[in-house]
Parts: sequence; C-alpha cells; structure tokens
Amino acid sequence: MNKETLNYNYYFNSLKQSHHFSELEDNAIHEILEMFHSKTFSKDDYPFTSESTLYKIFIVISGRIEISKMNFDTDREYIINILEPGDIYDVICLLDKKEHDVIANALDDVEVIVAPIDAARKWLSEYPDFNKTFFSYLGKQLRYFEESATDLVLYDTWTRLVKLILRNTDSKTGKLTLINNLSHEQIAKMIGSVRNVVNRHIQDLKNSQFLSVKRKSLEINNIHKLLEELKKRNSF
Amino acid sequence: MNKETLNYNYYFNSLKQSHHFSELEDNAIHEILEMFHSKTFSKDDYPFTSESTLYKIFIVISGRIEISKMNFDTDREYIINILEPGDIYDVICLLDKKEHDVIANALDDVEVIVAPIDAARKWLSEYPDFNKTFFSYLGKQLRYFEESATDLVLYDTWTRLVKLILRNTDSKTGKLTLINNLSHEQIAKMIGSVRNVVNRHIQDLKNSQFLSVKRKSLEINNIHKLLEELKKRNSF
DNA sequence: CTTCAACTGATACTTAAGTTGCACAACAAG
DNA sequence: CTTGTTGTGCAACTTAAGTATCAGTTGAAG
Repeated sequence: MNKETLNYNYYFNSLKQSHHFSELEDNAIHEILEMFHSKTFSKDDYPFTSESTLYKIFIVISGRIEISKMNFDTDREYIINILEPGDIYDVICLLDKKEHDVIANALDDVEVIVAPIDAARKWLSEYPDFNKTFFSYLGKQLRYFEESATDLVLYDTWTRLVKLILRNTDSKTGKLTLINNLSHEQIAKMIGSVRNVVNRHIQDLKNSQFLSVKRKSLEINNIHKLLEELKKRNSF
Repeated sequence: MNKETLNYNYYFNSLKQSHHFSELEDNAIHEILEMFHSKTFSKDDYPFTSESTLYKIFIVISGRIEISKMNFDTDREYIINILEPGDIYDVICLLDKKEHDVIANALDDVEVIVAPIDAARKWLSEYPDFNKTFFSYLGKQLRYFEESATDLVLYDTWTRLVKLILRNTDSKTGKLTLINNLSHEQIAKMIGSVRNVVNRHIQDLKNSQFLSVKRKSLEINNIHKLLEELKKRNSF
C-alpha cells in the first residue's frame, strides 16, 4: 500500500500506536507499509494456515484471532494464545522458516495487513530500532509460553482460572480485556481444562461474591479481594 | 580470555563445534571469546541466580544444567529444560532485560564461559551471521515451550513420558542422551508428573518389553516398536 | 414473534493421576 | 566391610478433574 491507498492513515496510525512500532520513525513505518496490503476476515474464518505463514507475515489491525492446537483422538483443544491488534504472526516461522502446525480462528471480524515474510526478515536487519522492540516482544513470548507450561504443572484449575481472569482485567476499568465475550468452553480451553470444571469454579466464585457472571461475560467485583483469595490459597 | 589463556583452544573448539557458532568465521569467534572468562561448578551447585543472569551471559561448555520452577506450597517442581553444551543462558534476559525467576541446578560437573550480557547484545547487532543462527535458536525455543504446554494439556502421562524418551534417544546408538543418569523423580518433573506415576508406566513398559530398565538408566529395546505403540495409543 | 442453536447451571458418575507408606536394592563414603 | 543415602518397586488409598447427561436460558436470525 502507499499514501494514496484508501484508509492508509488508519493503518499507519494503527502501527504507530502499537507496541512494536511506536518507537520507529514515521519514515521507517511508511517504508514498511509499502510492502503490505490489507485483508479482512469474518468471525469464525480461518485467517491463516500453516502453509500461508511460511510465505507471508501478518499484523493484526483489529479483532482477535485464536491460535490453538487439537487432539483429534480426545477432541480436546488447547488455546495457545489469542492475537490482538498490534500482534505479529507467525513469529516462529519468521525466526526459523519451518512449518508451524496450529489452528487459527477469528474470534471477531478481523482486519490484518500482509507482506511477504522475507521482506519482514529484511526490516529486522535494516531497522535496528525495530530489532530492539522486536527482541523484547520475543522475550515476552518466551516468558508467556514458559509460564503457561509451568502453571499447568504447578497449579490447579481454580488457580489457573483466577490467574487468567486477573491477568486480563484492566486495573482501571475493572473490565475484562482480550478474553471478554468468550464462552466458558473457550475459557476452559485457554487454561487447559474443560467447560464443566470451569463452570463449577465460576459458580463458586459467583456464590462467594468474587465475580459477577452474565452470558459470555465475567467481571471481578473487587480485584483486591480476589487477589487476597488467590494468595490465601497459594501463598504467592 | 585470549589466545594465551590456558586451554584457549579447548574453548575455541567447543564454540566452533556448537550449533550456534559453527557458521561464524574464526575471527569472529576469537573476538567474541575475548569478552569471556571460564568458570566451573560442581554437580549440585547453583551456577546462576536470577540476579546474575541480569548482568552476565553464560555459554555451557560441558555438563548439564537443569532449569526448573517450584511450587513451595505443594513441593512440586517442574523442570522447564536442561541445558547442554552449546546452550546460551539466559536468552530471555538477553532479550528483555528483566528478571527471570527460576532455579538452575548443575546435574553434572559443569564448565561454562561467562561475559557481560551487554557485550552479548553487541554481537547480536555486529555479527549478522550470528544473528541468523540465533534467530533459529529462538524459534526452536519458542516451539519447545509451546509444545511443552500443548503436550501437558492434550496428552496423558504415559504419552508424555514415551515422547520424552523417544525425543532423547539417539537414533543411531539407541542410547539416551541429555536425560541419561536421571532418577525417575527427575524424569517425572520433566513431564509434569510425580515419581510414582512415572514408575508405574516404566514398569509397564518394561514388562511389555519396550524398555530395559536399570538404576538411573532407561534404554529402548526397539525404537520402531515403541513408536508403533505410541501411534496406536494416539493415532499420531 | 417464533424458532433454533449456542450457552449455562447442575447433578451423578468415572477415572487418571496423585498421595502415603514401606521394604528392599544399589551405590558412595567413611 | 559397614553405614547411610538415594533410588526403585509395589500396594492401598484419595481426590481433583474429566465425562455424561439434561433441563433451562439467552440471544440471534428468519
């Protein structure tokens, strides 16, 4: 795309505001955007395949995309993470050029921008500023995966659920971000459990006044109290 | 260290043979080594702390180091990974400069080389060749953590145990690498389970002729047959 | 407004995995 | 050789978590 492209400023500002690009100079962002074109998907579409991510790199502009893995024998699914605006995908393919076999599913209507992945490998060497924020993004990802695995081993489902809810509650508004509008089924898949177990815990949390629960909506009544309860059960 | 340092060639060749440095020119390796000095630890020592990894970067020359996380309430431990010769630590701190709270424990007598971590950040920008292999190393790490978490959710303890053993069996010699000489307790901690459960599975595998078991030693009798059994149980 | 699929809440049941406990074997150190 | 520590093999048991099932709600779509 270029400065004449429809909505160019919208995409430019999206990058400019996103975590990874905010420290880049405007000119660098303009140069990068030249390599991209935009694409949209509807809720429940499969925006990328393990083949397309070998050749293309995506940046999420709006909407959420769920990345998951299935066990087709047991029909259980694990949601590895959820991409949000500003996220780059697929970082793993970007790094090692190998196939990455996961399922990507749009949770909302989604806008992304797409470029050849080799072009992205070029900015990495050409824009040291970008490199810098990219490294801290990688660090964050490594930590996230490491903590996911660790939590699965060391903590029970109640704790993993409460940690998930706390981590995704905006401390200012008190509202859920990223995992709002999800069913109990999907929340279960994020903590490596099943709907029924999650529902049990949610009922308990509701009955003990920690949560307000509506269809596809959870809200913490008092963040501080829930944190206390978490500490009490786990001596964090 | 420099070319006059005792055993300089030993360290030089260790790097030269290791995966990440093998593609670098000799001169670059010499330049890098200038920043390092060597250090040794005995079995059961704690070679690095979450503080030291903020300022220093380590490369393992010989021996293995176990990286793990504890839940002190339940006394359960999860071994996140085991470093072997050629491994760089701590990549996460290298990337994002933040503290990384894990336990490092030498499984054998260990030799490492150490440098200021900022120096390492410098090579990353100065040696594009190194950058290239470093990226594929990062990709491997991301995949490893992602797969660890996924396996914990999607597969039972038997499957995780068998996958661990298969993954660490040298297809040529048929012997265990990396996880040899470990107790059932330690193997359990690697797959996110407990000794007793792992022991049960090992007894079954022994009785059905898949494994030969001795104190601190496992050996697959027939890799092909065990792979078949794994497929049978999981339709991989 | 009606219909239907998706989501939720609840109960009863099953099971894999974890816990406890003990006896014995192997090995390392004195 | 003796002693103590660490690892192994087993059995009995407990429990968190998963499965199965169903009724009732909600909200979107026609």
